[in-house]
Amino acid sequence: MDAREVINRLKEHGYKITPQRQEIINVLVQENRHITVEDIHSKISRRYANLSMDTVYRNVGVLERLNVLSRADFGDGKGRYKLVDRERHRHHLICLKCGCSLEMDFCPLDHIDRREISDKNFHIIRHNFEIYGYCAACRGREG
Amino acid sequence: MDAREVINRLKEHGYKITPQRQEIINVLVQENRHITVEDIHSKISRRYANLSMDTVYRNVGVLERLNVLSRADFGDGKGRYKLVDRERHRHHLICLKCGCSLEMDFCPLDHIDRREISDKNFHIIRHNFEIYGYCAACRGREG
DNA sequence: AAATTAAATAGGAATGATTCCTGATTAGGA
DNA sequence: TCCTAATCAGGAATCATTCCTATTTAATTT
Repeated sequence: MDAREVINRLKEHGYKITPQRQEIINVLVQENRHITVEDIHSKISRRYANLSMDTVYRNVGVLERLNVLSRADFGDGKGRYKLVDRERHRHHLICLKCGCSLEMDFCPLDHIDRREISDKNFHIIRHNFEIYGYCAACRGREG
Repeated sequence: MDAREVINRLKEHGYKITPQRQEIINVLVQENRHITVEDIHSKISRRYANLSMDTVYRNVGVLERLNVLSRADFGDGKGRYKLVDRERHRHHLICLKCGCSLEMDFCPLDHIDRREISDKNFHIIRHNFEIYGYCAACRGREG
């Protein structure tokens, strides 16, 4: 997903396009991996002083609600965000060291026997699937 | 997993069995669903005053490191814990309302095309897969 | 282009989960 | 029973996130 698409999505839903919002989107587009709110804030702060964390949080929240941003939990208490891919939702191989993420074509819901769920009369709202480990570049220096 | 098994695991690893630890384990066994540290603490506090939150956190951490406890994120910033099952690891359907969890037999790693991962030279350490939604009992009162 | 206004912002305070610190207590082995 | 490392309680500290409020601004209307 590129910046233009994200901005269009915001406009469609009546959100204003502020410079801060654009900067945040730019960082997300450029990084294209799961990054923290802190990461976003510090990258922008280098050239754009006076950006409040609240603004980043607020915008990350907006983008998440518009389904252009997906959240992953590394288990350290910080949310990490990455723009979703264009076509369909994707799951990721996420590197515990550098934070890069590799897309998979695989979605478990395409493979699960639906009877597992319908038999239990369960109403699915959402699902998580992430694989964590070390990417090719980070293997070998895991210790 | 029952209380005895958990305690054996602790002993094997040289941990002492304190009354606080036993109470925490009892609650986890009795509830057998994903519950917060706060939940554990308040349940025990009713009959056992002066239990510090830190003690619950510390013990949850110990049990998690021993792989007898699994953590799930509902996305509200609180960790939720549940004893793992005996046989093999399981994934769950987790109710966003009551927190109950239903086991699935399905594990995505059994179905994924391994080439998706080996082609990328990725070293898997762990994975998450949870389905969130509403259980049979909670459907209908979702709003 | 100026006026208007709901939305968005900065900054700082507040919250809430989790961790850290310290001195006191205790489980379990000797 | 004694000893000691492990564990604990309580409270302070930390850290991510949210809330509050006065100010600014994007985008629409005149």
